Amino acid sequence: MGEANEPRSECPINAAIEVFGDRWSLIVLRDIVFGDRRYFRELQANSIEGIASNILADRLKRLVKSGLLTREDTRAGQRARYSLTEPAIQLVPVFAQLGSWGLRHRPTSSALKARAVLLEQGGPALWQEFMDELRREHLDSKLPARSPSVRERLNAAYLTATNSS
Amino acid sequence: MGEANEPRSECPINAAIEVFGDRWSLIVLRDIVFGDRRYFRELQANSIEGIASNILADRLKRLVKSGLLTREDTRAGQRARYSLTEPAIQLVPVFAQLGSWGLRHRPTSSALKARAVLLEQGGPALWQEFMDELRREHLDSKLPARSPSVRERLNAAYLTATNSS
DNA sequence: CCTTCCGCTTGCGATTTGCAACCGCTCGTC
DNA sequence: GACGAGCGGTTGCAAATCGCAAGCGGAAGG
Repeated sequence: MGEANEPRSECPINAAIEVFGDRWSLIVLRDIVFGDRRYFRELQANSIEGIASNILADRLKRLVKSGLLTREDTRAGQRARYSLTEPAIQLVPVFAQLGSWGLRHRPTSSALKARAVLLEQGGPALWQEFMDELRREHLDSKLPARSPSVRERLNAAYLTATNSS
Repeated sequence: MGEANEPRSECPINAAIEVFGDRWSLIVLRDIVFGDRRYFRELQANSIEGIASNILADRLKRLVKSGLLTREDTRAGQRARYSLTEPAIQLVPVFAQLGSWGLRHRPTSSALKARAVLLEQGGPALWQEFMDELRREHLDSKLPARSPSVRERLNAAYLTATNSS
C-alpha cells in the first residue's frame, strides 16, 4: 500500500478507507479499543486472527503516521506503549455498525457475538460513555473513572456467553 | 485475497472486514448505493478513484459470491445489471459512520462533504428512509415511491456545494 | 554471565495490485 | 451482411504487498 502518495479522491468515505481499509488495521485497533492491549507482544500473542509480527509492526507504524495512534518513545529493548488518539476513539460508532452488520449477515460465534449485541443495544449513549472511558485511559484527561466500566460490561457479556454455551 | 478459505475468526467485526475490508469493495458499493450505477462500464467510467477494469470485475464477482450483489444473468455482449441485496442495503449505517468519520478527521472536498453532512444530520431516520428507497429500486418490493428521493436530496446537496464553492 | 522479554527486522516465495491492450459477443444501421 | 459502437469482461506483465519463519540487538533480572 502506497504511503506518501496523494489520496485517490476527496470523498469522506474514500478518505476513511485509505486510512484503515485493509485486512489488518481495524483488527489492530479493535484489539486496542475492546481488548485493552497496549504493547506490541500483547497485540501479537493474543491475536485471535493470528497477525504476523512484520504486519503488526507495519500497521502500527502506519497508524501512528496517520494520527490514529501515538507511541511512547522509549529506548530500544523496552516496552513501548501505544495509545489511541481522539480520531481513533471516534471509530467506536464505526466499530458498532460493523459489528451489528457482521452479527446479522455472517456466521459468528455466540460468545464474540455477545459484545456486539450489547454495543448495539446500548446505542449511541453507550458508545459515548465508552468513548469517554477511552479518553480517560488513552488521553491524559483527568476525568473521574466510573465503575463498572463499559469494557468490563462488554467482557462480562462475552464471558457469560462463553460459559452458557 | 483467498476466497474459499475459512474465516480467520468468528468475531463479527472481523467477519465484516473479511467481506469488504479492502481498498475497492466499499468504493464499488458506494457508487451503486449513492451513485445509482448498475452496469459495469457505468461503474468503471464514472469512478472518481479510477478503478481498473480487472479489479472491478474481480470485486463484482466476489461481492456476488458473498451475497452482497446479484447479477442479472444475460448472454455475453449484453448489458448485465447488478443489484444490491438486503445485506448490502444494510450497509447504509456503516457508510454513514464512515462518512462522518472521514468528514471530521480527513481533508475532504466541500462538495463531496455535503452528502456526508446531510446523511449525518438526517440520522437513523433518514438512513431507514434511504434503505427503503434502495429496497424499492433493487429488490422487487412493490412499495410506492416517494419524492423527492433521499438520493435526489443527497445529490442536490452535492450540487449546491459545488456551485457555491 | 546467562536467560528472558522487548520491539521489531530480514529473507523469501506466494499472492495481489494496477496499468494497457485486447477479446468475443450483440445490436442497430446502412 | 458487413460495420461500428457498446457490452462485460480477460490476458500479460511488472511492481508492490502479504505472510510465514527465523533471527537480532538492547535491556532487565538473577
